[in-house]
Amino acid sequence: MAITIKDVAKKANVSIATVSRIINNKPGYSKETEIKVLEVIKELGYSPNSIARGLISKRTHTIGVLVPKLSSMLTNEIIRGIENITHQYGSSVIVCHTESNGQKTMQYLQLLHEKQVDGIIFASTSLTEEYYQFIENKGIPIVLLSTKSDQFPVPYVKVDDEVAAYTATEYLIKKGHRTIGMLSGNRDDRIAGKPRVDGFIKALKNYQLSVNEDHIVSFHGFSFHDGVNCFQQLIHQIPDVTAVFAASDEMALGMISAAYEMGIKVPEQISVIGYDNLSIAEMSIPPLTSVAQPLCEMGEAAAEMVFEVIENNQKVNSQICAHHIVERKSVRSL
Amino acid sequence: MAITIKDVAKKANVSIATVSRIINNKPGYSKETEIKVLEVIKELGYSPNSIARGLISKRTHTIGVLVPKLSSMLTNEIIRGIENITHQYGSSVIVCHTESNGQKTMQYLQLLHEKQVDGIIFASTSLTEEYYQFIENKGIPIVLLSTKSDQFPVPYVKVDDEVAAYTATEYLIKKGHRTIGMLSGNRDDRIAGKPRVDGFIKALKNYQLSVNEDHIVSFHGFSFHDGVNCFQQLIHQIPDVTAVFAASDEMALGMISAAYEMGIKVPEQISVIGYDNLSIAEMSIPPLTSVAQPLCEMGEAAAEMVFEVIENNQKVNSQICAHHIVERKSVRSL
DNA sequence: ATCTTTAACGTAAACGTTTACGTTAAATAG
DNA sequence: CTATTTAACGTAAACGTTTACGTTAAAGAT
Repeated sequence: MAITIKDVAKKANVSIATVSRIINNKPGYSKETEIKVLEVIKELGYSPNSIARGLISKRTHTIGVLVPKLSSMLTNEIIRGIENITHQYGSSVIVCHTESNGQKTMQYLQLLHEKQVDGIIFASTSLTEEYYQFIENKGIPIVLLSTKSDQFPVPYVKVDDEVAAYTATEYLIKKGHRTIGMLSGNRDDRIAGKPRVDGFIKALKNYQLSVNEDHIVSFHGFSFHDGVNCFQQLIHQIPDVTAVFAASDEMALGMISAAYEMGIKVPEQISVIGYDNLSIAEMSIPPLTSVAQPLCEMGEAAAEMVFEVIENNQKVNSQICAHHIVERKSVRSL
Repeated sequence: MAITIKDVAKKANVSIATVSRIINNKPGYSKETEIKVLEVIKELGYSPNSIARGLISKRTHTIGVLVPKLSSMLTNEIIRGIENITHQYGSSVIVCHTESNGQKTMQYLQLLHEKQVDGIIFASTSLTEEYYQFIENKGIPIVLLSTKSDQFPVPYVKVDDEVAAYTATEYLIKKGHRTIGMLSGNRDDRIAGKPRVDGFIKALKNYQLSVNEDHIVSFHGFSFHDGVNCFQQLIHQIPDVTAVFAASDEMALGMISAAYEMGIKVPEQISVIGYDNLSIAEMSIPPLTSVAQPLCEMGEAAAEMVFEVIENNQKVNSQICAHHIVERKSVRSL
């Protein structure tokens, strides 16, 4: 059925070893047999079976990416970056949407191991002891993306969320705002929750502005609907708020919609800065000012890192990526 | 290093054949050796190497998905559907972003073949002769998603874009609109371009409304920016337009933004219906009425179909999926 | 008591490669 | 002209499985 190296060898009147040497250009054959064999290969349309190759080389040229339930735009950017580099290295990626489900995550880890992936990129999820032990035990190279571990020595690439939140809040302060609220999403989230709240509080305290629990409203998630709900609560708790920092662009959009419904003008009456700089940020009315993570570049960096440890088998340093604020029109100066 | 079936066999004092039989539960062993072996497996943390398995079974339990450069939200939904089913079948998916680049597409096809994927889902791209010949030649099961081929007998799942466009236009007409424009994106696009224009024209003609080239403005793509550009041109060509059909939600959002800039109220002064029903449709101001494709379900259907042909090795029927209009607030009745 | 069946294994080939090692003949050295 | 090197191969083992086939001993049939 499928054409194997044997077929090529037979038709070219050489041994399979010679064919192998030629397609891998290792020394050991004459120019004329080379062209002969290459001719046969073209003629038969032969291409090597990477499964068989993988069995002996112990490299599958495949890496696994685990992503939780995130905004599709976020994951897409990250994966695009990863795929860019992966493709450059002649490898491909198996994407696993864990849906933030621990059981599913373990299933996928098991599957990736059985498929003998060369490495794993673990995105935006806390690395539990169970995950770590498994991966460590199997000896699979791994790098964390948009998350990090305090307990385990695993390299990561992420932005400093606390600092980014601080910057965003400071931006509002420097625009003259004094009563600032935050839509924090899920505060228990160890990545997008707590650090951003901490940065927010730190900024306000540093500028001697008042901040208490009324200024921060949280909910289950970071979605559009969470944004409208949280904003309704916020405006009720501190009616004189003039600016808000939303922990995600989707929440920011939710807030803008809610404000619109309530007849509150953005940015005339209330300003808002988002987080993520998704493509929708520029599509909103008004266009949304947002703190941007270099998602695609981060994906690329993470991929570079796994390949670094795969190919050179050496430890690699973590990376803190720079964030920046993309100014659009949702914040006005007082 | 890694634990193989041999290690298990040795430690359990049985042959590798017996271990193999047990993990695949084929008959030929006693209850007691079974528990013994299972014990050893647990103790060593053994799990079978699917590469070795694949070599002999000719199944890799992997399918490849080729997607072009699309709105991230579109691809995400599609892939989510595909992954749902794939995971159910104990398989995984290799996602290949072709960036709508023919050369890259061929590279990926080659790669997928070398990796011996069990099947391929080919999304939203015209199946060229080159692609088809390759896949046909290698004998890889394939199904088309959101596209179809007139020349080649390849099963597909898609919505009927022309009918959907007709429905959308008819919707506007039934709301009382008489001067209707279209933002068509790239008219040469065989999937999202021509059929939607055709449906648009057909609806207008059917209702004896005027339609000529001025009513349709096209551009390179289907993006937000294309939407603003096209709308500016449209309003210039037919200033008395009261409703527009946009070939994508992103274009519709672009149009809304452009209208906002020009001081034209949506839907008070001009109505708009989009296409795709992305998550952003409900986030816009006003929330966007849009024609919805059941993207996730389509992904699932396509996946079911490949597995059907993979496992039962039989021909499978194409599927036309139902679209529907999601009414929100961007269209008003006249 | 002998023959046949069958349960419970083990042996070895096969899957499609890569690669260490062996072999041959020609080329080079002396 | 003989000895040594080397280019150009071929042979066969190995990677980790599955599976067809062979073997053994116990159970059942006669």
